[in-house]
Amino acid sequence: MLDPKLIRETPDLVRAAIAKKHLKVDLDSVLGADAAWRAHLQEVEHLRSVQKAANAAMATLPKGSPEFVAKLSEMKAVSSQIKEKDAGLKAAEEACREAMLTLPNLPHASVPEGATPEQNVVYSTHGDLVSVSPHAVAHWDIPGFARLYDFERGSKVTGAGFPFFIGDGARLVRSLINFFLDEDAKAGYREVSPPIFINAASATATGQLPDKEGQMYETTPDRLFAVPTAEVPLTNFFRDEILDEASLPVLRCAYTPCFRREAGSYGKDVRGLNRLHQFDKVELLKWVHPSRSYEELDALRNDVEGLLRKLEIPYRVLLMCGGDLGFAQSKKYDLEVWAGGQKRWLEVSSCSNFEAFQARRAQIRFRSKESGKTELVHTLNGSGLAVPRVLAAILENNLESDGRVRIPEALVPYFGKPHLSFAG
RNA sequence: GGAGAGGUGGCAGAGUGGUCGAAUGCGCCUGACUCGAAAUCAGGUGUGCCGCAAGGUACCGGGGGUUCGAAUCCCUCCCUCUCCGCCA
Repeated sequence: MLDPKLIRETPDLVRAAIAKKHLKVDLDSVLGADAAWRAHLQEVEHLRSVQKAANAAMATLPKGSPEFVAKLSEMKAVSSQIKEKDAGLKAAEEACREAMLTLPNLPHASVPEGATPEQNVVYSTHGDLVSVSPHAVAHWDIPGFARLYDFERGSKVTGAGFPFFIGDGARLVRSLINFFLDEDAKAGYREVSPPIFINAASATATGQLPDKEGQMYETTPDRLFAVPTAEVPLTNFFRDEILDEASLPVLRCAYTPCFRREAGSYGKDVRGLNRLHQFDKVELLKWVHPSRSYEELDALRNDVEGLLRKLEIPYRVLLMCGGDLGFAQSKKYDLEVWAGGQKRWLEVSSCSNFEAFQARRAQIRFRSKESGKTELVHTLNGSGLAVPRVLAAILENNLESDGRVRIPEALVPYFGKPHLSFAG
Protein backbone atom coordinates (compact mmCIF):
# COMPACT_ATOMS: atom_id res chain seq x y z
CA MET A 1 0.00 0.00 0.00
CA LEU A 2 1.14 3.50 -0.76
CA ASP A 3 1.03 6.47 1.56
CA PRO A 4 -2.48 7.94 1.10
CA LYS A 5 -1.07 11.42 1.62
CA LEU A 6 1.29 10.92 -1.28
CA ILE A 7 -1.61 9.91 -3.52
CA ARG A 8 -3.74 12.87 -2.48
CA GLU A 9 -1.05 15.49 -2.58
CA THR A 10 0.99 14.44 -5.59
CA PRO A 11 -1.21 12.25 -7.79
CA ASP A 12 0.73 13.12 -10.92
CA LEU A 13 3.93 11.84 -9.40
CA VAL A 14 2.19 8.58 -8.51
CA ARG A 15 0.70 8.35 -11.97
CA ALA A 16 4.09 8.75 -13.60
CA ALA A 17 5.71 6.19 -11.35
CA ILE A 18 3.02 3.63 -12.07
CA ALA A 19 3.39 4.26 -15.78
CA LYS A 20 7.05 3.27 -15.42
CA LYS A 21 5.84 -0.14 -14.32
CA HIS A 22 3.66 -0.32 -17.43
CA LEU A 23 0.62 -1.04 -15.32
CA LYS A 24 -2.80 0.33 -15.99
CA VAL A 25 -4.26 1.76 -12.84
CA ASP A 26 -7.32 3.92 -12.46
CA LEU A 27 -5.91 6.49 -10.09
CA ASP A 28 -8.91 8.78 -10.47
CA SER A 29 -11.27 6.20 -9.06
CA VAL A 30 -8.89 5.72 -6.13
CA LEU A 31 -8.87 9.46 -5.51
CA GLY A 32 -12.64 9.48 -5.81
CA ALA A 33 -13.07 6.68 -3.32
CA ASP A 34 -10.70 8.43 -0.95
CA ALA A 35 -12.56 11.74 -1.18
CA ALA A 36 -15.91 10.01 -0.69
CA TRP A 37 -14.62 8.24 2.38
CA ARG A 38 -13.30 11.43 3.93
CA ALA A 39 -16.58 13.23 3.33
CA HIS A 40 -18.47 10.39 5.02
CA LEU A 41 -16.02 10.35 7.88
CA GLN A 42 -16.35 14.03 8.63
CA GLU A 43 -20.12 13.79 8.58
CA VAL A 44 -20.24 10.86 10.98
CA GLU A 45 -17.62 12.31 13.30
CA HIS A 46 -19.56 15.53 13.57
CA LEU A 47 -22.71 13.66 14.53
CA ARG A 48 -20.76 11.70 17.09
CA SER A 49 -19.40 14.86 18.68
CA VAL A 50 -22.97 16.14 19.04
CA GLN A 51 -24.00 12.86 20.61
CA LYS A 52 -21.05 12.77 22.95
CA ALA A 53 -21.71 16.26 24.25
CA ALA A 54 -25.36 15.44 24.88
CA ASN A 55 -24.48 12.20 26.63
CA ALA A 56 -22.05 13.97 28.92
CA ALA A 57 -24.82 16.38 29.86
CA MET A 58 -27.32 13.58 30.42
CA ALA A 59 -24.93 11.84 32.76
CA THR A 60 -25.28 14.72 35.23
CA LEU A 61 -29.04 15.15 34.90
CA PRO A 62 -31.49 13.36 37.19
CA LYS A 63 -32.92 10.37 35.34
CA GLY A 64 -36.57 11.36 35.24
CA SER A 65 -36.15 15.13 34.91
CA PRO A 66 -37.84 16.96 32.04
CA GLU A 67 -34.46 18.06 30.72
CA PHE A 68 -33.33 14.45 30.65
CA VAL A 69 -36.41 13.26 28.83
CA ALA A 70 -36.11 16.03 26.29
CA LYS A 71 -32.48 15.17 25.57
CA LEU A 72 -33.38 11.54 25.35
CA SER A 73 -35.86 11.92 22.56
CA GLU A 74 -33.57 14.31 20.77
CA MET A 75 -30.68 11.86 20.99
CA LYS A 76 -32.78 8.97 19.81
CA ALA A 77 -33.07 10.73 16.49
CA VAL A 78 -29.35 11.48 16.36
CA SER A 79 -28.54 7.91 17.28
CA SER A 80 -30.55 6.43 14.45
CA GLN A 81 -29.05 8.97 12.08
CA ILE A 82 -25.55 7.92 13.11
CA LYS A 83 -26.41 4.29 12.62
CA GLU A 84 -27.61 5.00 9.13
CA LYS A 85 -24.64 7.15 8.08
CA ASP A 86 -22.21 4.77 9.71
CA ALA A 87 -23.25 2.01 7.35
CA GLY A 88 -22.42 4.30 4.45
CA LEU A 89 -19.11 5.18 6.04
CA LYS A 90 -18.11 1.54 6.40
CA ALA A 91 -18.96 0.86 2.79
CA ALA A 92 -16.98 3.91 1.70
CA GLU A 93 -14.05 2.87 3.85
CA GLU A 94 -14.02 -0.63 2.42
CA ALA A 95 -14.25 0.71 -1.12
CA CYS A 96 -11.40 3.09 -0.40
CA ARG A 97 -9.20 0.38 1.05
CA GLU A 98 -9.87 -1.92 -1.87
CA ALA A 99 -9.04 0.87 -4.28
CA MET A 100 -5.80 1.64 -2.42
CA LEU A 101 -4.78 -2.01 -2.56
CA THR A 102 -4.89 -1.93 -6.35
CA LEU A 103 -2.05 0.59 -6.44
CA PRO A 104 1.40 -0.92 -6.97
CA ASN A 105 4.52 0.22 -5.22
CA LEU A 106 6.46 2.98 -6.95
CA PRO A 107 9.73 2.10 -8.68
CA HIS A 108 12.94 3.69 -7.44
CA ALA A 109 14.57 6.38 -9.59
CA SER A 110 17.47 4.02 -10.38
CA VAL A 111 15.16 1.45 -11.98
CA PRO A 112 15.73 1.39 -15.75
CA GLU A 113 12.90 2.15 -18.16
CA GLY A 114 11.44 -0.78 -20.02
CA ALA A 115 8.33 -2.80 -20.59
CA THR A 116 9.48 -6.39 -21.09
CA PRO A 117 11.99 -8.84 -19.61
CA GLU A 118 14.24 -8.21 -22.63
CA GLN A 119 14.76 -4.69 -21.37
CA ASN A 120 16.18 -5.75 -18.04
CA VAL A 121 19.75 -4.57 -17.65
CA VAL A 122 22.54 -7.12 -17.30
CA TYR A 123 24.16 -5.67 -14.22
CA SER A 124 27.09 -8.07 -13.98
CA THR A 125 28.22 -11.49 -15.18
CA HIS A 126 30.52 -13.88 -13.31
CA GLY A 127 32.30 -17.09 -14.19
CA ASP A 128 33.33 -18.92 -17.30
CA LEU A 129 30.42 -20.09 -19.42
CA VAL A 130 32.35 -21.91 -22.10
CA SER A 131 34.84 -24.11 -20.35
CA VAL A 132 32.84 -24.79 -17.21
CA SER A 133 30.79 -27.59 -18.65
CA PRO A 134 32.59 -29.63 -21.29
CA HIS A 135 30.29 -32.62 -20.86
CA ALA A 136 27.10 -30.77 -20.05
CA VAL A 137 23.71 -32.07 -21.07
CA ALA A 138 20.29 -30.99 -19.85
CA HIS A 139 19.90 -32.55 -16.44
CA TRP A 140 16.85 -34.60 -17.44
CA ASP A 141 18.95 -36.21 -20.19
CA ILE A 142 21.69 -37.38 -17.82
CA PRO A 143 21.73 -41.21 -17.82
CA GLY A 144 20.19 -42.42 -14.58
CA PHE A 145 18.62 -39.06 -13.73
CA ALA A 146 15.19 -40.60 -13.15
CA ARG A 147 16.65 -42.94 -10.54
CA LEU A 148 17.48 -40.05 -8.24
CA TYR A 149 14.77 -37.64 -9.33
CA ASP A 150 11.59 -39.65 -9.76
CA PHE A 151 8.94 -37.53 -11.46
CA GLU A 152 6.74 -40.40 -12.50
CA ARG A 153 6.17 -41.70 -9.03
CA GLY A 154 5.75 -38.12 -7.83
CA SER A 155 2.96 -37.69 -10.34
CA LYS A 156 1.36 -40.92 -9.22
CA VAL A 157 1.50 -40.05 -5.56
CA THR A 158 0.70 -36.35 -5.74
CA GLY A 159 0.74 -34.80 -9.19
CA ALA A 160 3.01 -33.29 -11.81
CA GLY A 161 5.66 -31.06 -10.32
CA PHE A 162 6.01 -33.00 -7.08
CA PRO A 163 9.02 -35.27 -7.66
CA PHE A 164 10.66 -37.68 -5.26
CA PHE A 165 14.31 -36.97 -4.51
CA ILE A 166 16.16 -40.21 -3.82
CA GLY A 167 19.57 -41.31 -2.54
CA ASP A 168 22.36 -38.95 -3.61
CA GLY A 169 19.65 -36.81 -5.18
CA ALA A 170 17.98 -36.26 -1.82
CA ARG A 171 21.34 -35.89 -0.14
CA LEU A 172 22.35 -33.09 -2.46
CA VAL A 173 19.14 -31.25 -1.66
CA ARG A 174 19.82 -31.54 2.04
CA SER A 175 23.45 -30.51 1.58
CA LEU A 176 22.46 -27.37 -0.25
CA ILE A 177 19.90 -26.37 2.36
CA ASN A 178 22.40 -26.82 5.17
CA PHE A 179 25.14 -25.06 3.27
CA PHE A 180 22.89 -22.08 2.57
CA LEU A 181 21.70 -21.81 6.16
CA ASP A 182 25.21 -22.01 7.55
CA GLU A 183 26.56 -19.41 5.13
CA ASP A 184 23.63 -17.10 5.74
CA ALA A 185 24.11 -17.40 9.48
CA LYS A 186 27.76 -16.45 9.02
CA ALA A 187 26.59 -13.36 7.14
CA GLY A 188 24.52 -12.35 10.14
CA TYR A 189 21.06 -13.71 9.35
CA ARG A 190 19.42 -15.40 12.31
CA GLU A 191 17.86 -18.73 11.46
CA VAL A 192 14.12 -19.18 11.80
CA SER A 193 11.98 -22.20 11.14
CA PRO A 194 8.53 -20.75 10.45
CA PRO A 195 5.07 -22.22 10.01
CA ILE A 196 4.53 -23.36 6.44
CA PHE A 197 0.86 -22.49 6.41
CA ILE A 198 -0.24 -18.89 6.62
CA ASN A 199 -3.57 -17.19 7.13
CA ALA A 200 -5.27 -14.70 4.83
CA ALA A 201 -4.17 -11.68 6.86
CA SER A 202 -0.52 -12.63 6.43
CA ALA A 203 -0.93 -13.26 2.72
CA THR A 204 -2.55 -9.85 2.34
CA ALA A 205 0.23 -8.07 4.19
CA THR A 206 2.90 -9.37 1.81
CA GLY A 207 0.77 -8.88 -1.29
CA GLN A 208 -0.20 -12.44 -2.28
CA LEU A 209 -3.81 -11.53 -1.62
CA PRO A 210 -6.13 -10.32 -2.92
CA ASP A 211 -4.82 -10.83 -6.47
CA LYS A 212 -2.57 -13.86 -6.56
CA GLU A 213 -4.86 -16.22 -4.77
CA GLY A 214 -4.72 -18.69 -7.66
CA GLN A 215 -0.97 -19.09 -7.23
CA MET A 216 -1.29 -20.62 -3.78
CA TYR A 217 -2.53 -23.93 -2.48
CA GLU A 218 -5.39 -23.37 -0.10
CA THR A 219 -6.63 -25.72 2.56
CA THR A 220 -10.22 -26.37 3.49
CA PRO A 221 -11.98 -25.89 5.78
CA ASP A 222 -9.46 -23.69 7.62
CA ARG A 223 -8.58 -21.37 4.73
CA LEU A 224 -4.90 -21.55 5.32
CA PHE A 225 -2.43 -21.24 2.47
CA ALA A 226 0.67 -23.33 1.90
CA VAL A 227 3.57 -20.87 1.86
CA PRO A 228 4.64 -19.86 -1.65
CA THR A 229 7.84 -18.57 -0.02
CA ALA A 230 9.18 -18.16 3.50
CA GLU A 231 8.98 -14.43 2.84
CA VAL A 232 5.35 -14.52 3.94
CA PRO A 233 5.65 -15.97 7.45
CA LEU A 234 8.97 -14.20 7.97
CA THR A 235 7.73 -10.74 7.00
CA ASN A 236 4.60 -11.22 9.07
CA PHE A 237 6.66 -12.12 12.13
CA PHE A 238 6.65 -8.46 13.17
CA ARG A 239 3.20 -7.62 11.82
CA ASP A 240 1.49 -4.92 13.92
CA GLU A 241 4.60 -4.38 16.00
CA ILE A 242 6.77 -1.41 16.83
CA LEU A 243 10.44 -2.30 16.79
CA ASP A 244 13.23 -0.75 18.78
CA GLU A 245 15.19 1.54 16.47
CA ALA A 246 18.45 0.26 17.94
CA SER A 247 17.57 -3.29 16.87
CA LEU A 248 17.61 -2.33 13.18
CA PRO A 249 18.58 -3.78 10.85
CA VAL A 250 17.04 -7.13 11.78
CA LEU A 251 18.33 -9.97 9.62
CA ARG A 252 16.67 -13.35 9.41
CA CYS A 253 16.91 -16.45 7.25
CA ALA A 254 14.58 -19.38 6.94
CA TYR A 255 14.40 -22.64 5.10
CA THR A 256 10.97 -23.86 4.01
CA PRO A 257 9.53 -25.94 1.25
CA CYS A 258 7.64 -23.60 -1.08
CA PHE A 259 4.38 -24.38 -2.81
CA ARG A 260 3.27 -22.74 -6.03
CA ARG A 261 0.43 -23.71 -8.27
CA GLU A 262 2.15 -22.00 -11.23
CA ALA A 263 -1.06 -21.96 -13.21
CA GLY A 264 -0.45 -21.35 -16.88
CA SER A 265 3.18 -22.42 -17.13
CA TYR A 266 4.25 -24.76 -19.90
CA GLY A 267 7.01 -25.84 -22.26
CA LYS A 268 10.74 -25.93 -21.58
CA ASP A 269 10.31 -23.72 -18.53
CA VAL A 270 8.74 -26.56 -16.63
CA ARG A 271 10.95 -29.46 -17.68
CA GLY A 272 12.88 -31.36 -15.09
CA LEU A 273 13.79 -29.34 -12.03
CA ASN A 274 13.24 -25.95 -13.69
CA ARG A 275 9.84 -25.34 -12.21
CA LEU A 276 8.15 -27.41 -9.54
CA HIS A 277 4.99 -27.07 -7.53
CA GLN A 278 6.95 -27.87 -4.40
CA PHE A 279 10.57 -26.87 -3.98
CA ASP A 280 13.03 -26.05 -1.21
CA LYS A 281 14.31 -22.58 -0.65
CA VAL A 282 16.18 -20.58 1.93
CA GLU A 283 14.92 -17.04 2.17
CA LEU A 284 16.70 -13.97 3.52
CA LEU A 285 14.84 -11.10 5.08
CA LYS A 286 15.77 -7.68 6.36
CA TRP A 287 13.89 -5.05 8.31
CA VAL A 288 15.87 -1.86 8.00
CA HIS A 289 15.88 1.85 8.71
CA PRO A 290 14.37 3.67 5.71
CA SER A 291 17.47 5.79 5.26
CA ARG A 292 19.62 2.71 4.65
CA SER A 293 17.48 0.39 2.60
CA TYR A 294 19.35 0.74 -0.68
CA GLU A 295 22.71 0.07 0.93
CA GLU A 296 21.10 -2.93 2.56
CA LEU A 297 19.81 -4.09 -0.82
CA ASP A 298 23.33 -4.08 -2.23
CA ALA A 299 24.59 -5.95 0.81
CA LEU A 300 21.82 -8.50 0.45
CA ARG A 301 22.64 -9.09 -3.20
CA ASN A 302 26.30 -9.45 -2.28
CA ASP A 303 25.48 -12.05 0.35
CA VAL A 304 23.56 -14.11 -2.19
CA GLU A 305 26.26 -13.72 -4.82
CA GLY A 306 28.74 -15.08 -2.31
CA LEU A 307 26.81 -18.35 -2.18
CA LEU A 308 27.01 -18.79 -5.94
CA ARG A 309 30.69 -17.95 -6.01
CA LYS A 310 31.41 -20.54 -3.34
CA LEU A 311 29.48 -23.09 -5.37
CA GLU A 312 31.54 -22.12 -8.45
CA ILE A 313 28.46 -21.62 -10.57
CA PRO A 314 28.58 -19.03 -13.36
CA TYR A 315 25.89 -16.46 -12.83
CA ARG A 316 24.69 -13.07 -13.84
CA VAL A 317 22.81 -10.31 -12.12
CA LEU A 318 19.92 -8.55 -13.82
CA LEU A 319 18.57 -5.20 -12.78
CA MET A 320 14.87 -5.40 -13.47
CA CYS A 321 13.31 -2.71 -15.62
CA GLY A 322 10.11 -0.95 -14.59
CA GLY A 323 7.87 -3.22 -16.60
CA ASP A 324 9.33 -6.42 -15.17
CA LEU A 325 9.28 -5.27 -11.56
CA GLY A 326 6.74 -6.94 -9.36
CA PHE A 327 3.69 -5.22 -7.97
CA ALA A 328 5.19 -4.62 -4.54
CA GLN A 329 8.87 -3.98 -5.35
CA SER A 330 10.65 -0.66 -5.64
CA LYS A 331 13.80 -2.19 -7.01
CA LYS A 332 14.79 -5.75 -7.79
CA TYR A 333 17.82 -7.71 -8.88
CA ASP A 334 17.41 -11.19 -10.29
CA LEU A 335 20.28 -13.63 -9.98
CA GLU A 336 20.47 -16.27 -12.67
CA VAL A 337 22.74 -19.31 -12.82
CA TRP A 338 24.08 -20.72 -16.04
CA ALA A 339 22.79 -24.21 -16.75
CA GLY A 340 25.37 -25.44 -19.24
CA GLY A 341 23.34 -28.36 -20.53
CA GLN A 342 20.22 -26.41 -21.32
CA LYS A 343 22.41 -23.50 -22.30
CA ARG A 344 20.14 -21.06 -20.56
CA TRP A 345 19.98 -18.89 -17.50
CA LEU A 346 17.84 -20.02 -14.58
CA GLU A 347 16.59 -17.58 -11.98
CA VAL A 348 17.62 -18.68 -8.51
CA SER A 349 17.11 -15.51 -6.50
CA SER A 350 15.31 -12.20 -6.54
CA CYS A 351 16.65 -9.56 -4.21
CA SER A 352 14.13 -6.82 -3.67
CA ASN A 353 13.59 -3.64 -1.75
CA PHE A 354 9.94 -3.13 -0.90
CA GLU A 355 10.60 0.14 0.88
CA ALA A 356 7.57 0.80 3.12
CA PHE A 357 5.04 -0.92 0.87
CA GLN A 358 4.81 -4.17 2.80
CA ALA A 359 5.50 -2.47 6.11
CA ARG A 360 2.48 -0.23 5.65
CA ARG A 361 0.21 -3.15 4.90
CA ALA A 362 1.69 -5.12 7.77
CA GLN A 363 2.06 -2.13 10.11
CA ILE A 364 5.69 -2.80 10.98
CA ARG A 365 7.20 0.31 12.48
CA PHE A 366 9.93 1.63 14.73
CA ARG A 367 10.10 4.59 17.04
CA SER A 368 12.46 7.19 15.71
CA LYS A 369 14.75 8.70 18.32
CA GLU A 370 15.15 11.74 16.15
CA SER A 371 11.48 12.63 15.65
CA GLY A 372 10.06 10.75 18.61
CA LYS A 373 7.40 9.36 16.30
CA THR A 374 6.77 5.97 14.81
CA GLU A 375 7.92 5.37 11.27
CA LEU A 376 7.49 2.46 8.90
CA VAL A 377 10.51 0.23 8.41
CA HIS A 378 11.67 -0.83 4.99
CA THR A 379 11.58 -4.52 4.20
CA LEU A 380 13.87 -6.39 1.83
CA ASN A 381 14.12 -9.98 0.87
CA GLY A 382 16.01 -12.31 -1.36
CA SER A 383 16.36 -16.02 -1.93
CA GLY A 384 19.51 -17.47 -0.59
CA LEU A 385 18.85 -19.70 -2.53
CA ALA A 386 16.24 -21.73 -4.40
CA VAL A 387 17.47 -25.31 -4.33
CA PRO A 388 16.25 -27.18 -7.45
CA ARG A 389 17.64 -24.79 -10.04
CA VAL A 390 20.97 -24.52 -8.26
CA LEU A 391 20.93 -28.27 -8.17
CA ALA A 392 20.14 -28.44 -11.90
CA ALA A 393 23.07 -26.14 -12.67
CA ILE A 394 25.44 -28.26 -10.60
CA LEU A 395 24.26 -31.46 -12.27
CA GLU A 396 24.68 -30.01 -15.74
CA ASN A 397 27.84 -27.96 -15.32
CA ASN A 398 29.75 -30.49 -13.25
CA LEU A 399 28.91 -33.62 -15.21
CA GLU A 400 32.09 -35.52 -15.92
CA SER A 401 32.98 -37.92 -18.69
CA ASP A 402 32.37 -40.93 -16.46
CA GLY A 403 28.76 -39.87 -15.84
CA ARG A 404 29.32 -38.73 -12.27
CA VAL A 405 28.83 -35.20 -11.00
CA ARG A 406 31.62 -33.34 -9.26
CA ILE A 407 30.42 -31.79 -6.02
CA PRO A 408 31.66 -28.20 -5.53
CA GLU A 409 34.44 -28.10 -2.96
CA ALA A 410 32.50 -25.93 -0.54
CA LEU A 411 29.70 -28.45 -0.54
CA VAL A 412 31.79 -31.59 -0.04
CA PRO A 413 31.77 -31.33 3.78
CA TYR A 414 27.99 -31.30 3.59
CA PHE A 415 27.58 -33.94 0.93
CA GLY A 416 30.19 -36.20 2.47
CA LYS A 417 31.94 -37.19 -0.73
CA PRO A 418 33.35 -35.45 -3.79
CA HIS A 419 31.08 -37.04 -6.40
CA LEU A 420 27.41 -37.76 -6.94
CA SER A 421 26.66 -40.99 -8.71
CA PHE A 422 23.53 -41.73 -10.70
CA ALA A 423 24.19 -45.41 -10.40
CA GLY A 424 23.11 -45.77 -6.79
C1' G B 1 -11.83 -33.37 20.91
C1' G B 2 -14.21 -32.55 26.31
C1' A B 3 -14.45 -29.34 30.92
C1' G B 4 -13.14 -24.86 33.28
C1' A B 5 -10.68 -19.95 33.68
C1' G B 6 -9.24 -15.73 31.24
C1' G B 7 -7.96 -11.82 27.24
C1' U B 8 -7.69 -3.89 29.70
C1' G B 9 -1.92 0.90 28.10
C1' G B 10 5.70 -1.26 27.78
C1' C B 11 4.61 -4.68 32.16
C1' A B 12 1.59 -5.76 36.52
C1' G B 13 -3.33 -4.80 37.73
C1' A B 14 -8.26 -1.90 39.10
C1' G B 15 -12.68 -0.81 36.78
C1' U B 16 -19.25 -4.57 35.89
C1' G B 17 -24.19 1.01 32.10
C1' G B 18 -22.94 7.58 32.31
C1' U B 19 -17.84 13.80 32.74
C1' C B 20 -13.38 6.33 31.55
C1' G B 21 -8.50 6.78 26.91
C1' A B 22 -9.28 4.38 31.45
C1' A B 23 -7.28 4.32 38.93
C1' U B 24 -2.83 2.52 41.20
C1' G B 25 2.09 0.39 41.12
C1' C B 26 6.46 -0.68 38.24
C1' G B 27 9.21 0.80 34.11
C1' C B 28 10.64 4.92 30.94
C1' C B 29 11.60 10.45 29.87
C1' U B 30 12.42 15.59 31.72
C1' G B 31 13.49 18.83 35.74
C1' A B 32 15.02 19.84 41.02
C1' C B 33 18.53 18.21 44.85
C1' U B 34 24.00 16.11 44.22
C1' C B 35 30.92 16.82 42.58
C1' G B 36 28.40 12.54 40.31
C1' A B 37 25.09 8.60 41.32
C1' A B 38 21.41 6.33 44.40
C1' A B 39 17.30 7.73 47.22
C1' U B 40 13.60 11.57 47.31
C1' C B 41 10.37 15.28 45.16
C1' A B 42 7.70 17.69 40.78
C1' G B 43 6.01 17.06 35.89
C1' G B 44 5.46 14.02 31.68
C1' U B 45 4.89 9.18 29.32
C1' G B 46 -0.26 4.50 24.22
C1' U B 47 -1.68 4.05 18.79
C1' G B 48 -4.30 5.69 14.68
C1' C B 49 -7.56 8.56 11.48
C1' C B 50 -9.89 13.37 9.65
C1' G B 51 -8.72 18.63 9.60
C1' C B 52 -4.54 24.38 6.94
C1' A B 53 -5.53 24.99 11.96
C1' A B 54 -8.42 25.31 16.26
C1' G B 55 -10.06 20.97 17.13
C1' G B 56 -12.73 16.44 16.31
C1' U B 57 -13.03 11.19 16.36
C1' A B 58 -11.75 6.02 17.11
C1' C B 59 -9.34 2.01 19.69
C1' C B 60 -10.11 -2.02 26.68
C1' G B 61 -8.79 -9.74 21.75
C1' G B 62 -11.99 -9.52 16.48
C1' G B 63 -16.96 -8.92 14.58
C1' G B 64 -22.17 -8.07 15.46
C1' G B 65 -26.28 -6.55 18.78
C1' U B 66 -29.08 -3.91 22.96
C1' U B 67 -29.12 1.38 24.72
C1' C B 68 -29.79 8.38 24.47
C1' G B 69 -25.00 6.31 26.29
C1' A B 70 -20.90 0.07 26.45
C1' A B 71 -14.25 -1.60 28.82
C1' U B 72 -18.85 -2.83 31.59
C1' C B 73 -25.00 -6.26 29.24
C1' C B 74 -26.19 -10.04 25.03
C1' C B 75 -24.60 -13.08 20.64
C1' U B 76 -20.60 -14.94 17.86
C1' C B 77 -15.66 -15.91 16.39
C1' C B 78 -10.42 -16.03 17.64
C1' C B 79 -6.54 -16.64 21.05
C1' U B 80 -4.06 -17.91 25.88
C1' C B 81 -3.85 -20.81 30.41
C1' U B 82 -5.27 -25.25 33.62
C1' C B 83 -7.21 -30.26 33.76
C1' C B 84 -8.81 -34.66 30.90
C1' G B 85 -8.61 -37.48 26.31
C1' C B 86 -5.82 -38.54 21.84
C1' C B 87 -1.29 -38.38 19.40
C1' A B 88 4.46 -37.54 16.23
